[in-house]
Formats: sequence, structure tokens, C-alpha cells
Amino acid sequence: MTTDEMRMSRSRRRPVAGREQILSAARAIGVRHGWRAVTIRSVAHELGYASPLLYEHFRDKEDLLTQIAVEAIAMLENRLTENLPKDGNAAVLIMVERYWTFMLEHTQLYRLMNGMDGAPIDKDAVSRSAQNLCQVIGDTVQPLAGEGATAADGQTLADELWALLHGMAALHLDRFVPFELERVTNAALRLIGGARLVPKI
Amino acid sequence: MTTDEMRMSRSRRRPVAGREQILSAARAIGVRHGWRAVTIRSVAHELGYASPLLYEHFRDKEDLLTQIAVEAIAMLENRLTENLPKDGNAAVLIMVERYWTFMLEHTQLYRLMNGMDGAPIDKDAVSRSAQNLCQVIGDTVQPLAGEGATAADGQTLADELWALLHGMAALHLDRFVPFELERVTNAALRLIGGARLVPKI
DNA sequence: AGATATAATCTATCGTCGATAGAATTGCAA
DNA sequence: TTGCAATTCTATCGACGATAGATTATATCT
Repeated sequence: MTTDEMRMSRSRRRPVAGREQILSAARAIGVRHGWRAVTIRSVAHELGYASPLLYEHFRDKEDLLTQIAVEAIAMLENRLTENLPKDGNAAVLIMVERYWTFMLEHTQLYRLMNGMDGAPIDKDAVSRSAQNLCQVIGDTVQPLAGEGATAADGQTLADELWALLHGMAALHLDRFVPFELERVTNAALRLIGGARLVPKI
Repeated sequence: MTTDEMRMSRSRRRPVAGREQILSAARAIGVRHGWRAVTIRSVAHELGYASPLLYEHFRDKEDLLTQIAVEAIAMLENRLTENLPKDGNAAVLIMVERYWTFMLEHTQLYRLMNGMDGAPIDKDAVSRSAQNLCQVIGDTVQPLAGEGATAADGQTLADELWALLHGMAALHLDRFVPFELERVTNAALRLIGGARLVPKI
């Protein structure tokens, strides 16, 4: 074999395995077949590599899945905040709707980032991202906390709104208690509106 | 034939000894070290048996864990309903407090029955038990739904209350957003009280 | 170009898991 | 006792996560 031939074959060699490819493959498998189906071997096989390759880019399986979860949270945060109107009332309504839609459209990602599957994830890392997300909700909800409300009050209300949204999502996904979007926004308004003890809408 | 019948009936009168032991051992390991630590082998070892014995009493690991989850739900249901006062307002407050206390005192069982761990469980079976539990909440909440409220209205409100409680519990356990009991009852009352303030669309 | 160092990837393997087959054991009945 | 059936075991399978060490490919330097 001549040198040129060797160079040709080498240059046609598949590209170097990258962290991003691995993440994409794992995410694709998880979204399609659930996170149980995401094994070191299945991801490597999807990419045409041997399994140990993944350990060049990720400490272990938990590291890989945690990265996917953190990116999903960032994605949700972007969805929630982009082009959000200034008006507090409208903003909250839109945010609730966007949260619910994200959950429906990215069910598996939602389950992963909320630890609703068996997938091993670093709860501390995910929690940091999630708290950051919650602060965004807090900023939006803040104006509705009342007249002399502090930032802490806004955050308090945001925590509870977040809890309600996640609770309804969890029941919707796990328990076959189907909630319509309208019921979700309705309940959210009731929870928030009750804070001022003033009827809303 | 007579022999077979006798043996059948005798074995039915004394069904396979050990099912209860297995459940207890598995539950004990799960409560102490998390459901990840509950393996067919660890349970069998705790009992001093060989692993395959467990398959005489349970179809598979999921069957075993599902049974524990269903019993946990029944336990919660008993806690919620025993000696509940007739007065609707007081009953709801007590129920919320009992729910929260159960979650704090039986964290691992709560996580298992809500699928918050990797533990493989039969979601359909658990869901049936959970819906039954939710109906109990519905009966209690019913009087608070309003003047001309139907049973469906009570159930609707119960679903949302349930969602709020579980959402706050999930955030409390997973996300390091600590909620005090007072905040939980407070939010619950706001959600329910708002039902009479916000007109339904 | 050839030699060499570094990076990239592979093969082989370990220990653990859930699960099953089939053998060994026990206990009761005729 | 003999024999059947319930009970429990040993041995094993395939899949998993993970690691060690060999192997190959690329870059660098003469």
C-alpha cells in the first residue's frame, strides 16, 4: 500500500468522536425510547464506536445524563423568558402556557430533568440549574405579589407556582389525571390571585 | 384427583410462606439505603435465602416493588382519613398536614410510590391506587367547592390540591426548596379558597 | 521520507445485576 | 417404606457499567 493510499483512507476516516455527538445520540435514544434504553453500549453503538470511547468525554453515565438534563433546563428557561411582555399578568399567563407546552412537547426531557425516571443524575447540579430557572419565574411573578412585596415575597410565590405546575405535570404524565391547559392556568391564577385575596380576571 | 384437590386446597390455605417476609426485607432495605440498594440478591441475602427463591412469590422485581408501593399508598390513605372531622375547612387543613407529615416521615416510601426513584414499578397498578386515594381527597374537599358544586367539581378541586401537595413535596425532597408546613397549608388554602373567587370560564 | 511521540480507539475483561433451567432437597401421603 | 410434589438450591445466561492495556491513527521532528 502506497503512502497516498494510506493518506486517502486516513482522511476518509470518520471524524473524531466529539462530546456533542455523544450527547446528541444519547438524547435521541432517550427521547425516542426512554432513558432506560440509554446505555453506554447503545449510545456507542448508535455512533458506530466501541463503548469505552464515551469515557473519554464523560466521567460516567450520570455525568452524561446530567449534562442532557442541565441543557434541557436551559432550553426551558429560554422558552419561558424569550419575548415575554412587561405586563405582569399577561406574562404569568404566557409563562404557564409555555411551561405546559414544553412539558407536552418534550415529555422525556421533562421527565429526565425532574428525576421522574430511573435515570441516574447528579441532583445537586440539576438543582442548581433548576433554582436558577425558578428565579426567572420569580422575577416575572414578583409584580403580582402585592404592593409592598419584597423580592423574597416574589420568590416565595414563584416557588409555589413552580410546585403547582410541576405537580400538575407529574400527575398528568404519571397518574392519568389529564389536565387541560385551561385548568392549569386557572389553578395558577387562583394560587397567585389568592395571594392578594383579590379576584383575578 | 381427590388427592390433587386436597393438595391444592391445603396449599391455598397455607399459601407460600415468606411472601410477607420478602416484602418486609425489601421495604427495610429500601427505607434504609434507598431503592437502588434493593436488589433481588440483597433481599434474598438479608433473608438467608438464595436469590431465585424470590421468583416463587413475585413475578419479577417490578412486581415486588409495586406491591410495596401499593401498600404505601394504602397506608397514606388510612392516615389521611382516620378520625377526620366532618367540618370541611378543618378536615382539609388536617389532611394537608397529615399528607405533609407522611411525606417527611416516610420519605423513601413517598418517593417510591410517586416514581421519584429509578425503581421499576407498574405505573398502571400504582395509578389505580393513587386515583382511589385522590377520590378520598375529593370527598373531603367537596364541600369547599362552592354552593351548587357537583361531585365532579369536588374531584376537580381535589386533583389540583393533590397536584399542589405533590409538587411542593417533590420540590422539597429533590430541589432543596424547603417548604414549611405552614406555607403548604397556606398555599393549599389559597388554591382552594380562590376557587370561589375566580369565576370558571 | 522515516522515526517517534501523542492522541484516538479498540479488545478483553471484571463484577454486578435480573432472570431462568434444572438439579437437589425436603416433607407429606399411601 | 416408596413416591410424588412442594421447596430451595447451584449453575448459568445475557446485559449492564466500568477499567486496563493493547492497538491504531495522526502530528511532529528531523
